[in-house]
Amino acid sequence: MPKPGSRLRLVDVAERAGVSLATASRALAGRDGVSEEVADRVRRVSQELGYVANPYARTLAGGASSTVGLVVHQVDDPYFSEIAGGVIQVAADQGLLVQICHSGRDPGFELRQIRHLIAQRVGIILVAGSGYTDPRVEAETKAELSAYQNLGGRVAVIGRHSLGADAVLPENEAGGRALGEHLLGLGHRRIAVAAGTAGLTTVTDRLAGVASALQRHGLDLADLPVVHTDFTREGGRVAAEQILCDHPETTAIIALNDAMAMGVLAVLRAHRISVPERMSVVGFDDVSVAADLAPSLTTIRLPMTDMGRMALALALKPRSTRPRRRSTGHTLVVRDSTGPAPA
Amino acid sequence: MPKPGSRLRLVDVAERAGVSLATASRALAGRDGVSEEVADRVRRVSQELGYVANPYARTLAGGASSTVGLVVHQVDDPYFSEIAGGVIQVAADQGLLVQICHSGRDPGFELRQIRHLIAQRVGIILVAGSGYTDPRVEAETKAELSAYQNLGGRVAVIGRHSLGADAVLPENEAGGRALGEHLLGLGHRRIAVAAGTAGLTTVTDRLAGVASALQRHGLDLADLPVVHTDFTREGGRVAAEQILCDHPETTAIIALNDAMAMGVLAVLRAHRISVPERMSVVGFDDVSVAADLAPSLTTIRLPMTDMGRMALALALKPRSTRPRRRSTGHTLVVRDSTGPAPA
DNA sequence: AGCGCTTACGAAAGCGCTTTCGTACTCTAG
DNA sequence: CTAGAGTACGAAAGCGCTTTCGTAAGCGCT
Repeated sequence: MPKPGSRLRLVDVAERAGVSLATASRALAGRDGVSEEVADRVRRVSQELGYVANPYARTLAGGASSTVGLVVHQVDDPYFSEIAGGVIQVAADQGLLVQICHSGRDPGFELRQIRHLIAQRVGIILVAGSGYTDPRVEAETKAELSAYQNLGGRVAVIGRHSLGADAVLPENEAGGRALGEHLLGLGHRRIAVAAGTAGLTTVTDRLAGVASALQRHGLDLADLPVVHTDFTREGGRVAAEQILCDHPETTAIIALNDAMAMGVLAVLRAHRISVPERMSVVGFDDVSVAADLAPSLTTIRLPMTDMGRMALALALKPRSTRPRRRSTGHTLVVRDSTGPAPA
Repeated sequence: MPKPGSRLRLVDVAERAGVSLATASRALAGRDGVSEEVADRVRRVSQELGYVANPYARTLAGGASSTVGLVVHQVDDPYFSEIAGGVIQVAADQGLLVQICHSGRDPGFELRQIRHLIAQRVGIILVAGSGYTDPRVEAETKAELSAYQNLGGRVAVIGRHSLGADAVLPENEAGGRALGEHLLGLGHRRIAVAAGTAGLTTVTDRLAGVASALQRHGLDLADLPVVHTDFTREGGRVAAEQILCDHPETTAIIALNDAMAMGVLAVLRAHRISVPERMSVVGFDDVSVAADLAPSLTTIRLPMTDMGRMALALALKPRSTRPRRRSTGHTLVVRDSTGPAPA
């Protein structure tokens, strides 16, 4: 709350440049109605003085709100912090502010966060993280975002389909299929899945991919143990314990994200089950530590940082009539946590 | 940039409550000069209507700016994202917005970010991450922050001493000492240090702790290999390669943060050097993955999330005459990456 | 009854910007 | 040489809020 007197205002710049407030504003905004010569002078003076517009005044006066709200499930999860990194990069380039909110994978809380952002008049809202399979939950969020968009707000989502907004879509199903194929190709048949929280579309989609790979080999996902626990490291631990206990014959575990895979690996280590000799493990996302685990983790690489960048880039374009969709691409990264099925 | 007409304004609330704009403002701000009865009525009406103040207008009008700027070296580094998590938690409780900036460990860029935040009129600035040993660099930043504080801005820093602001100080030296003692206690004498970028106070402090432990055992840090590389996983790799090459007799490597330790472990694994049998490794910070590495990492635990919380809490208190300091505490967490020195 | 003093409230002045509207000036056409 | 169109700019009206200032009412006191 620095005091007024001391700060540089647009009037000061205008005065120094010998033009009116209005002209200065136009010059800096790049609007026309100002001669190149004058505009140049204003810009130079503003540079020299180190003028930075007061975003509050600017927004209040009806200019575009220069802040983007980013809703993530959890900032201190590498998946999301890498996405946030991408968003912040682009935002910095554009002179935008990024405001980050946790949702804690609680749909109700997420909705509250979104409402809050809207009330705060942010100009852009980015929602990252899996959607919910419960249509009622999604409908409410969608309605809120649609109203916001109709009022001129811009929205882009990462990893959710049904929100009526531009979307960056990780190839969850294709990735799941690739993981399935990889393990089946290695001869694994007794495969278990450490799946994240039931009710998340990401989980559903990745699972569908796995199922389709199985099908091509004449297997059915329904016959395999699929354990739904939290989409976190701890969830991975719980799932692994349960799999080991109920299905000791398992030779490969598919964790539906890297966090869970880390939990799975920890449990296997504790049980002195060697990976990949006795058990193969795969993850999903390729967070940056995945390569440094021991054994290093076979996983599906998603370009998280790029996804963040893409999402903001989408939101910065003018709205199109129908929501745009960008697929992310994915790569199977084979490392040391997978090997041939034990004989 | 939702259009004006549609949004609920304070006037609307005031009208509905049958009071003037001024009274409504006072009532909601909890200022006195309003009877309890009227204040209550206004609050109730505002609740019913779901009124949320426009922060831009509020800030512009001279109210406290409700956003806190957080400057970190790198968002997608777990150390910082955990700190950010703590800050965001407290901020959410207080109805504050958090605005995150990368500095990329570039002091010049960091200074620019800080200037930007000040120009943006944020009410609180939090700077996380090591300071720089070069006094000129720090002086400039300090001057900027002091001016900001004199204008009424609040500042708190995490892990830097010399910025003339309230500070949360991780026990870098004590932690370094604890690591040194631990390894010396295990019989290690040929110890190497994978140190972060020279010029970071965090590196200097942790190193000093190690040195003091060595001294108590009659050793001198100057006689040991200390390799300065980036304070990242990649830096850890480079340092480890160099240590293995130049000092193959080494039995323990101290990495000055967990990221570096991960790089070190990766290299050791690649060289098939068993940890901890042939080489012990320690890290610093205890980021959440440290426990899940293989071998799990012996390290110093710092309560990052709490540190974020504490920093914001400090900044929320009224400024005291002299900067406050809070130490964080630290714990040596012994895991599987350290063992007795090979005979 | 008159004086000051406090309390509860309203009117109105900004905060720093964008934008509309109006004005002076230049240019081309008739 | 002037009418009409176009261009470059300034004056001023807000945006929605906080806060200062002014005023009317209520209180106790002499």
